[in-house]
Amino acid sequence: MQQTHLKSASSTPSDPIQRAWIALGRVSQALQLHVAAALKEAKLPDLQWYTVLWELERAGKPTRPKDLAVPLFILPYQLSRLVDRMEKEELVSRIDCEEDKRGHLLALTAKGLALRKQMWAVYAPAMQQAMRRITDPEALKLAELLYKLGGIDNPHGDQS
Amino acid sequence: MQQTHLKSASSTPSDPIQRAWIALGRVSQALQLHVAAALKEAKLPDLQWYTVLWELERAGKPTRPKDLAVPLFILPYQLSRLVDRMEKEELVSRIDCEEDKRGHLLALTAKGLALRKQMWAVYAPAMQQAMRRITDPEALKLAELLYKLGGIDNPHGDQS
DNA sequence: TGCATTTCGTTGCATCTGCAACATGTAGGA
DNA sequence: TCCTACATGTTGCAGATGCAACGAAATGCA
Repeated sequence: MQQTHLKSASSTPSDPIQRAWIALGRVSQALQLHVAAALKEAKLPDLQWYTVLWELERAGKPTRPKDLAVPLFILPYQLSRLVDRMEKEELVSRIDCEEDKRGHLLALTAKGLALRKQMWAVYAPAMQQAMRRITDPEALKLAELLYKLGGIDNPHGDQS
Repeated sequence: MQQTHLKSASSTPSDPIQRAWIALGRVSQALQLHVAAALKEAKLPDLQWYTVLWELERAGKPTRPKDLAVPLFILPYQLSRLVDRMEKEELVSRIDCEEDKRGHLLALTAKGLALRKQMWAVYAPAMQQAMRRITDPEALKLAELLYKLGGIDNPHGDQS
């Protein structure tokens, strides 16, 4: 039994870890669905479209696809097709890139900017409602634990 | 700070809420990808297949699709096609249901049971690695906050 | 009983996705 | 220069997905 103890102890997550894993999966899925449903209900596009529009707006200037793919956590070919669809709706446009003729720059159109704002008007209250069960201090604690879990630098990381 | 002045207070989530929302999305996505990659690397199926197999194993007896769809958080037509694929691999089988001739029961096959175990051998260490940055007490705190956020009864909910 | 309503699960179709292969351009030497 | 290696982004194809419409059985009720 000796060896078995060691082995299973090192390959099976502890109960608290498993509980947290399951909670993370279930809750994040449920909240994502809640917000996604609100957007669909308002006949607006996906959250992914929002993040592209927002990232471009935040950049404040035309941006290379490769520089967008990283923060968005998506693969190049996924972004390529996402941009195809968004360009068809004139939310974004591909413009030539002088420095590197292989690629191009993605520019936000006026229509894209307007849609981003329109989406936020639905997104914000939906997020608020999804998060209604926790208080602000709890939210801070949660964000702190999550960032630690993810090994991500906590933006605005207070003190601690 | 009382009413916090109307408009923005009621329609825009507070900063802590937004921070928690973003952290939740990013971290859960990253961890899911980590585990999904480990399974793919081992040429094993998706996590969704695992959850179906596990749910059937846990039930201990053939189960109606509708009773599976709820805990799995998926729509009937999604489950229908998922079962199509799994049945093709002989992991699960549809058997007649005497009480209700519309539906049927989903039964776990020996092959399905074996695969579930084989997947756990990869899933468990991948989960452990994904969660390596937090301690057990932190994991408990995290699970508690998440369940509160989700409004879900905390399974094994300690005290509090 | 007869008939409308609801529930359970599936399916046709259009769209979306993942993957590997691809075209095109850049960078670094010999 | 030429040649190889690499980076950037797109695409053909097979498979997966969402949605609305569907068939069939169960339920409710006049």
